[in-house]
Parts: sequence; structure tokens; C-alpha cells
Amino acid sequence: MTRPHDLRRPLTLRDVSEASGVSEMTVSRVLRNRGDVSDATRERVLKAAKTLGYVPNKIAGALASQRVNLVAVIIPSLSNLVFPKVLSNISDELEDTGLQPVVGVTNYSPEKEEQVLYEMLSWRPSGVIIAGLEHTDAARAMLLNTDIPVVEIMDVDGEGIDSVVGISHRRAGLHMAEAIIAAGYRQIGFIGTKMPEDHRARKRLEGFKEGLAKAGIALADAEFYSGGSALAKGREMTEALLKRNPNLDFIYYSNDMVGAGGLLYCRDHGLDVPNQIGLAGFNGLDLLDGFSQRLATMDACRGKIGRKAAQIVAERSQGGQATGEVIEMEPVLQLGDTIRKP
Amino acid sequence: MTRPHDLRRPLTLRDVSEASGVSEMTVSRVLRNRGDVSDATRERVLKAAKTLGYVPNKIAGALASQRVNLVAVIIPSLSNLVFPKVLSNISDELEDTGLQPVVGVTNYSPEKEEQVLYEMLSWRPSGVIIAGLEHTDAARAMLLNTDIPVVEIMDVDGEGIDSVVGISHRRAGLHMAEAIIAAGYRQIGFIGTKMPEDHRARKRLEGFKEGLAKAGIALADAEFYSGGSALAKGREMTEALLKRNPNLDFIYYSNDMVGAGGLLYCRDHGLDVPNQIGLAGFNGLDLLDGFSQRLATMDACRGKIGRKAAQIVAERSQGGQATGEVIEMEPVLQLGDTIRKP
DNA sequence: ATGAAAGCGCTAACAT
DNA sequence: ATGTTAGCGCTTTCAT
Repeated sequence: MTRPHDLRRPLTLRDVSEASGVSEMTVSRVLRNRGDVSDATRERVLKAAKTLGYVPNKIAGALASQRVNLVAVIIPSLSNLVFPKVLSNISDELEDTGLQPVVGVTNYSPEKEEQVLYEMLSWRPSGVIIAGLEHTDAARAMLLNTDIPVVEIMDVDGEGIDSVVGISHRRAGLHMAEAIIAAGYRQIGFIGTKMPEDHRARKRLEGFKEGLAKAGIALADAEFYSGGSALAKGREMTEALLKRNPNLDFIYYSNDMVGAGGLLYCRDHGLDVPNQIGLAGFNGLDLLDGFSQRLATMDACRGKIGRKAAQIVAERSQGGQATGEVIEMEPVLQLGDTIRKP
Repeated sequence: MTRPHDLRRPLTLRDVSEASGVSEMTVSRVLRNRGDVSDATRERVLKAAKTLGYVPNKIAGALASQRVNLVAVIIPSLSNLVFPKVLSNISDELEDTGLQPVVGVTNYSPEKEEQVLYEMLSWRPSGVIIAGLEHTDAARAMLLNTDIPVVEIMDVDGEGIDSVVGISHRRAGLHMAEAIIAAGYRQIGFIGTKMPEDHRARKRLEGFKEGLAKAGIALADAEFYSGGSALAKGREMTEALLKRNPNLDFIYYSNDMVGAGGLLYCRDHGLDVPNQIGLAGFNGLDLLDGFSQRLATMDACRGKIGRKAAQIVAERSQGGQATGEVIEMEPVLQLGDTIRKP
């Protein structure tokens, strides 16, 4: 079979139009299921398009219609396990709306975020879902200047640009502190990442300290790591912390992965968790379900946040005019097996 | 300050042109660093663009120039940990080429893959990087019909469409079998996912069986799981397998995560790994570095594969005409602590 | 160094 | 139910 387009010129509507003997406009209507087209015509057009192997040019379509079915999703990282989860929920929620997520990764760099945002906005997407409330001035300006829905996700502790869906990390930290104190622990240490740009982790720690302070307690010690496998770092840092400060009876970790590393260390060294020492992380990673003891944690509502954010964008791109909603989810404390029962 | 575009009409080149008193064409040149423009003019244009908050419309630009700086990356999943790694390497490699990856996720469904591919091709990207060699007929046809570089990644066991970068999963399985036999294990079980569409896992198992067969051994038993946390499943399935078949002296897992679950089970039940029972997984996940014993595994070369695929696309989009390369990487066996030394 | 004109491949709006 | 026309906002090409 000789394909007339072996010239390697991408096919256009015109090619389909000629092959089917119908006007370009009608072909366009068929391909988009728009307007009235007779069944006979529809058949012929579809057959021609399929035979030729026509793939519509969305660039031209978007320019003509001023409509782009893309939603920009801007997140700090994909290796964090938190964000793939958010993403897949966004993706699921968008499934039947005709909208498609497009992902941009910033590596926790504000400058990279600005750049990725600029790049994505230049494709005129139908909405932006972006992690966090902290952006460069230029990024804020871009978001304020656009007329598409903007949803900032994960965090509600701060001022949003348009809509906001997330949890209060400050209160999450605070509640964890309260639970730990209620369980009777007093010598409390912290292990977290050395990431100045991870504002949510920072806010959790601030809230945590605040919770301790309410009970008249100060953080006994802290370690910050960067890079490497979180699990391995959790193990190392826990050892370091406990060697330096053998009196500790609790360690709060900035995420479940480091916490799990700590748990492994404690088990390997015969420490009685949760009686001798208690542990807690953050996120509610089901990844860790298989551990011998379930780490105390707090569900970050990642799935729900993704779904809700996608819903907001979808509704507004369908004409909904609501704007500036702030939706706060309530993270649930899971005591697991690493905090002793009061 | 009143912004004239508070009408919420997206700004165009024309607006910048008027604001700076220079023709649209010159503005365009400045914004793309193309052609000769006097420093004075450049300054004025840039200032005007910045003041207005102009964001170029890539849709129009792409239509006019027939050039799109996007690379479609189509992968089965983001929660697998394997793919985020590949992705971030692609992203890094593309960093300075002006190309941008755009991700599509198929959930291991061939139909979804076809649909995602169609969607992405309709944006006329500069290249396609797609996981695996197995596609629907329609998807194959689309890929064959396009004139942009196509790189199929992860797997080399089969026929490629254009370029292929990956490892032989069949040989990976085979080599693992050889190593296990060399270490003296004889009663060998397998635990893996029940995913008919995960062709790479299937090929590994086939190669593994082949390796056993060469030594006159058959798989003693096998379990297949689906859904849920891989770590928890590894624990459960290991228990099931060992209860049913206490004679087993080795379990081969289809990935490191289930393998780690199995390792946790064995340690919790006082089984001596690797003497009483040996374990091995697949992937070389550094995620697991913090475990007390390092699981035997085989590096899947995910990072290198991503980089090379991105290189191929980048080179060809710059005019390189090479085509149809098949690049096979060599996965390295890491004995870790869960295979006894021969 | 700068500008003018044409057109990329579609779709909105208006015929018929 | 189908066709015609006029752009969408840029870049290419050719002038100057």
C-alpha cells in the first residue's frame, strides 16, 4: 500500500477533506462531534481520516478556538511519593472532563518554578494547579494577571492568589505535639530535611514547637539532613541523635520515610518502641504498610486535595464563576504502633 | 497603577509593539533573541514586555514556526518509583536543549496508551519517548507514520519502531537465576504482580525460568498479587508461600518493594537470611538503602536509559539523521546481603 | 537594523 | 446538513 503522505508532510484537514469529498468544515465537525452531520457523511469522513492516519493539529485548533484543554500542574518533586499521589488523583478527576494535566517539576526551586510557570502559561492552559503559597514576585504577578483558574494546593497557612486547597501544616505539627505530650513523652527530638524551600515542613516544625511550648517544653534536640535515601538518612540521623542525647524518649520526623528509617534503627538496636522511645512521621504513606510496626503519622489528605483542586479547575473552565475559595482539609492523626497509648 | 489589560484579554505582541513603539516583528525578534536588533530597541522592548506582564503565546508561535519544543514521555505509572527516576533523568538531560518533557500516564493499559499517544501527537511534539515495545496496532501505526524521533525505552526484547534504549529483562531474569543456582539454592519460589500488561516483569520471569531450566530446576512455587502496598503484599505473599512450601530456600521477587516486604517478614520470624532462605528483587531502588540487610537486586539502569533516550531525541531534533539505533544497557547484579556468597 | 505581507491549520460565525 | 469567509497571534520571507 502506498500512502500518499509518505512525503512525510503531516496530514491536514484538507487531506481528509479531499479524500472524503466533503468540506474541511464538515470534516472538522465530524472529528469534534459538533453540530449536525448526516450519518453517511460522518462514516465517510471517519473512514478517510482513519485510512490516512490523520491526527488533528491541536495547535491550530487551539489558536482558532482560543481553547486549550490542558491544566498545568506544578509540583516540587516527583520522587517525594507525595506528589505522584496528588497527581494521579488530579488525573482521575479530570478523566471525564476533557481536560488533561500537564506536569511541571520545580525541584523546590522558586526560580525554576517561575520558569516552569512561564513556560506553561505560554501554552494558555485552562487552569493552573500549583503546590504551595510561596512564589517569587514575578510568579505571583503572572498568576494574578491571568484570567484562568489558579489553585494553590497542599497548604492553607498563608495568603492565596485565587483558590486554595490544603491542610494547615502548622496545626498538623501542633496537634502531633499535643498527642505526644498527652502520651507522656517529654524529651522530644526532631529530624527533618535541610530544605529552606520546603515551607510545609518548616510550618509543621513551627507548629510542633508551638505545641510543645504550650506544655512548657522545648525541643530537646534536632538534626537536619539533605540528599540521599530518606530511609538511610533516617537510620543515620536517629543514631546520631540518640548517641548525642540518650535521654530522648521521642523523635518527630518531617516525613514517614525518614521516620521508617528511624524505626528500623530502633528495632535493630533492641529499643522498645513505643515504650522506651516513641516515633512519629508525617504523610500517611501506605507504602510503609508492610512494616512490623505501623509508624504514627498524620494523613496529609493528598488524594482528596488533588481531587478537589481538579474539580475546581474543571468547574470553572465550564463557566463556573466562583473564585477564591479556601478549602481546608483536616489531617487525621494515626497513632499506629509507635506512640504509647495514654 | 492602571493596567490597560485589566480587560483580561491576554496580551499580544501587538500590545508590546504599541507600548514600545516598535513593529511586532522587531518585538518578536527581541523576545526570541533572533537577528540583529539595536541595544536601544532591545531595551525598550524588554522593558515594555516586562511592565505589561506579557507572556508569549506559544500556540501561535508553534503554528507559525511549525516547531514545538515539547517531548512526549509516555509511561505506565508514576507510583512505581521506577518511572519518576527515568523522568527526572530525561528532564535533566533536556535541560539545556530548549526541549521540555510532557508526561502522559497509561496505567499499564494499552488502550489508554493509544489515547494518550494520540492526544500528545496532536500537539506535534519534537519527539516521543515511550515505555515498552508492546503497543496496540493503532498506536504502532501512529508512531510509524510520524516523522519525529520515537524512542522506546526500558526493554530491548522485541522489535522496535525507531530507536530503542533499554535492557534485556529476559537476560536479567536469566542471570539472576544463574547467580542463585551458583550460590547453591535449589528450592526456588517466585512472587510477582498479577499484571498481564507488565511485559517487562513477564519477560524477567520467563528468563528466570529458562535459567533454572538450564540447571535442570523448575520453579518450586509462585504467588501473584495485585493492588495494595507492595511492601505489605510482599510480607503477606511471603508468608503464604513459605507456609505452603516450607522447603523453599529462595524467593525471587518481581521488584524490590515486594522483596523488601519479604525481607521484613523473614526477619520478624527469625528466619536466617541468606543462609536459611535467600531473597532477591529487581530494580536497584536506593529507596531501600536504609534496611538492615541490603536486598539482592539488579540495577535496571533507569537513570542511564532516561538520559540516553533524551539525548537521542535532542540530537535528532537538532537535525541529526541517525535512526533506528538499538542501545542495550547491561544491568549489574548486586548481591547485597540476601544471597549467600558461593 | 527594521518593517510589511503572507500564511501556519484550524474553528467561529455566518451563510445557504 | 453543509459550505464560505475571516481570522486566531505569531513567524517566515522578502523588502528596505
